[in-house]
Formats: sequence, C-alpha cells, structure tokens
Amino acid sequence: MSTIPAHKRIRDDLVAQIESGVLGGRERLPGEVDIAAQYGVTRMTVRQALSGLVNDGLLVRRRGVGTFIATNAAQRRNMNRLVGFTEDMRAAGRTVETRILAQLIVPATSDIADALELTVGVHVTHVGRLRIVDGTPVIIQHSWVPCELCPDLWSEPLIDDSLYATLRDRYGIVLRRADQRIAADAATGERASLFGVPARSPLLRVERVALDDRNLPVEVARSWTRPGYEIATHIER
Amino acid sequence: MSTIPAHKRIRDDLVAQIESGVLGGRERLPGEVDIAAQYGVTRMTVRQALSGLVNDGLLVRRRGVGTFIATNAAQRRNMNRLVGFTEDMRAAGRTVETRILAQLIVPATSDIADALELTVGVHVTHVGRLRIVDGTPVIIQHSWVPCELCPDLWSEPLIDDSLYATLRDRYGIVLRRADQRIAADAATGERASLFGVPARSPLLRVERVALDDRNLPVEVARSWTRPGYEIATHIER
DNA sequence: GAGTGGTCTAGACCACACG
DNA sequence: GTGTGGTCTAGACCACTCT
Repeated sequence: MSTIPAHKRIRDDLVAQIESGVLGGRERLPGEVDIAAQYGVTRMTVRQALSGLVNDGLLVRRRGVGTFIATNAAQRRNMNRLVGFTEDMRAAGRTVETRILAQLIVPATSDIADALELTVGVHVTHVGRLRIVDGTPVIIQHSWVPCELCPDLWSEPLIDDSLYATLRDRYGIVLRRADQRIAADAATGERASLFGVPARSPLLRVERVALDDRNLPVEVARSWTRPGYEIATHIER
Repeated sequence: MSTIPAHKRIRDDLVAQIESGVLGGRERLPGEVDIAAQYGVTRMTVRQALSGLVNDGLLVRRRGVGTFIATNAAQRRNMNRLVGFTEDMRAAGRTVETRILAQLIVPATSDIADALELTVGVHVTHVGRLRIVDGTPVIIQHSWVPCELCPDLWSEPLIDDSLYATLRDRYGIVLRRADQRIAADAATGERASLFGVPARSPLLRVERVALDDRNLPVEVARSWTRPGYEIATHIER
C-alpha cells in the first residue's frame, strides 16, 4: 500500500473540480492559508500543489490578489499534460472509434533504436492506429515500444483501444515526461486517403519520445493530424 | 533597487553553465545539499531553482541517484521558454536578418480585440516581420500590441529588431506566460513567395497570446514557419 | 549503510494590490 | 491596514538506488 502525497491529493481534487465544472470561469480560489487549514497541511505543501497547476496553465496566480481558475481551464485539460488521446477525447465527451492499422513485432530501425536507447534490430512492437472522432478520421498514430517492456502487446487487443491505458494496467508502466517535435507535412497519398482529404494537404506531424518515472524511454510515437485540428500549449515564465 | 531572489540566481547560473557548455552531456550535478551549502541557502531554495529547470526539460532528477543535465539540454534552450526569436537564434550562433513587412497603427479586429481583452476598434500597433536566418527566410511573424502600452512602437525602429527586447527595454514590459495554438496551413501565394517555396506548401502556424507579470494580455502573435522547420516542446508529469 | 531526491512542518519576513 | 502570493529558513522523516 503506497501513500499518496498530500500535494498530489490537493492537486487531483482541484483538477476534478475544474473538469466537473464545480470551479470555472475566472473564479477565485480560497487563499493558500485557507486551503492549508482545510487539508491540515502547511502552506508550502499547498503551494507545491498549486504550482503544478499554474505550470499546466489551469491556474493563474496574482500576487496581492489571489489565485484564479484560468479562462478556458476546462478546455485546456490537455495542454501540457501527458494524457493519451483516448482519455483526452472521452473526457471531452467525444465518441472515439479506432481502426488498427498495424500491431506487430518489428526490428528497430536506426531512428527508433536511437530514441529508445536500444541497438538497431532489437525487437519492438509497432502499433498503428487511425482514430475517428464523432465519425471524422482525425489522427494517424504510430507507436513503437520495446518488446522487453511489453512482451504480449503485439498479440493482445489494447485495453479500451488505448496504448497508455494498456501500458499502465497490463504492464505497470506510467509515463512521466515526453519530448516532442512538431512540424508541418504534406499528406502522402496513403494518409490523404485515410483522412479523405486531397493529397498534399497540410498535416501536423508530432514526434514524441515518452519516458517513464525512472526516465527510461518507453515509447516513440509519430502522428499526423487532419487539417484544421490544432495543438494547444502553455508556456510559463 | 530590486533584489534578485536566490533561487533565480541559482537557476540563471545553471542555465549559463549549460548554454556555455561548462555543463553538458548527461553530467551529474552536485547533490542538493552541496548546492545549498555552496550558495548559503536551504535545500528548499535549491529545489525551487532546480524544479523550474526540470520543468523546462533542461534537467532530469532521479531519486536515489542524482540530478543530471538532460541530453541535448543546450539545444533545448528554447523548448518551453518564452524567448523572442532574435534572442533564441543569436544565442544559437545564427545570423538573423529582419525585413519589416508592416509597422503601423490599426484598429483592433474582433479576434485581436478578443485575445487582448479590448473592445473592437481600439488602436493596436501591428508589427509584421520576415526573419531570415543564415540567408534563408524562415519565419513570418505578425504581432499586435495595444497602443496604450507602447505609444511610440509604430514610429520608432525596434531595438535590435526584437519586439520583446523593445517591449522590455523601452516600455518595461516583461512577458511571463503565453498560450499557443499550433496548426498546419497551406502556404498562400504571398507567403509562398516570401519563403521562395511552391504555393500550398505545408507551413506551421502558431498563434500566441502573451501575458505580462500582472497577467494582462500584451501581445497577440501569428506566425508561419518555413517547411522543414520544427518546434520542440517538453511535457513533464 | 550511505547518499540521493521526495515530502513536509512551523514558522518568518517581504512585495504587492486593494479598499 | 489587511490580505494576498513570493521567498526563505532549519530542520525532519521517508523512499529509493547503489555498492
């Protein structure tokens, strides 16, 4: 039985209240001393909890005034958080269908091996998916994960169509950090036809390396997003 | 006379050492207690400094092991930091030329007014620039700033071609946060010819609202980046 | 066992915004 | 002046990694 740190509990409570709409708009939170009293902790612990949310763009602090829910905080859920596509869309109330494009073991190419800190040719599981939101194909996702970490990933269906849920629930792997590179690509014929858009349409390409809590690289992902869809980010300080 | 907080000094020292190459690779930092002793502060203060850098993706912490410089930390300088294009490129040793496309006062359109929390038609200064790095046109940047904040911006040359340097040094405005939306666009004829690429080439479009330290919106920016260039981001937790 | 980072306490003083 | 967040101290105990 592991104990959940107090600051994490406070943070999760606030996120839940923001996502459920209990807190919204530009509402003011109680002062840090009040929250501290409410949870029976020190102000420093409260600040630790709030800082994470400020960093994610969910809260805004103003010295001498107070701490406020950021405008559109509920819609910014995904901004700087490492959340799988499924969880994110479902939380937003969307219907997500998934078409599996690939699910098999392949030898790591040099770029994949490089990102995962493996040697070329080591076995990795390749999962390719087309995600369809409310009937519209929105994103093509290809992921590569070392077979060593998830031996049966290639042969068993994903839990809830979600790779991240599968890694977490079946293999105990929790992702903590990711580095991403974002660029614009012209749609190849194949990708254009998956999306049902003209060839050479502009697509967002995201390449991601995700690491677990021991900073071991777990997943390399490469995705293309349908024209018209956006990525939101938040920069603090 | 303003005093610089200790954690900021520690952070800036480390950033300088990383950027100058004194610290690099996956080098280990001294332990938190050692750094604390070195600066004559508490461990909590050191942790405050380090946390910011971990969040920016420059450092990696491993419990029971130590704190390390992230791989490619020097190249990730810009990842999650609110830095102007000029500063960023110059720090990377690139030559930046700037062609001014527009510098004038215009009435705020509804989308600009919305983002800046003004009423439609209020005067804003529009600055449009084409940035040329090592001879290649790389980014088209359009910014809108309320005239109230910077009355002479339209008529005076920018300091060092940098809008952010001008806002800081001439008007005392320091940017603290930004929300960005990233998408892929097909190049219009005009933008294609500025870049010297075929029409309908895929471009990265970034729309940004930047806020100052009092959380007042200062700048709306809309930029397009030449095909082949990327944006890097880091997600923590 | 020794050393590291993760969490937390119980205070303190300061800078700032607002009435 | 009052209340807010910003910074900081001087400890403490814990979980984890490595040897």
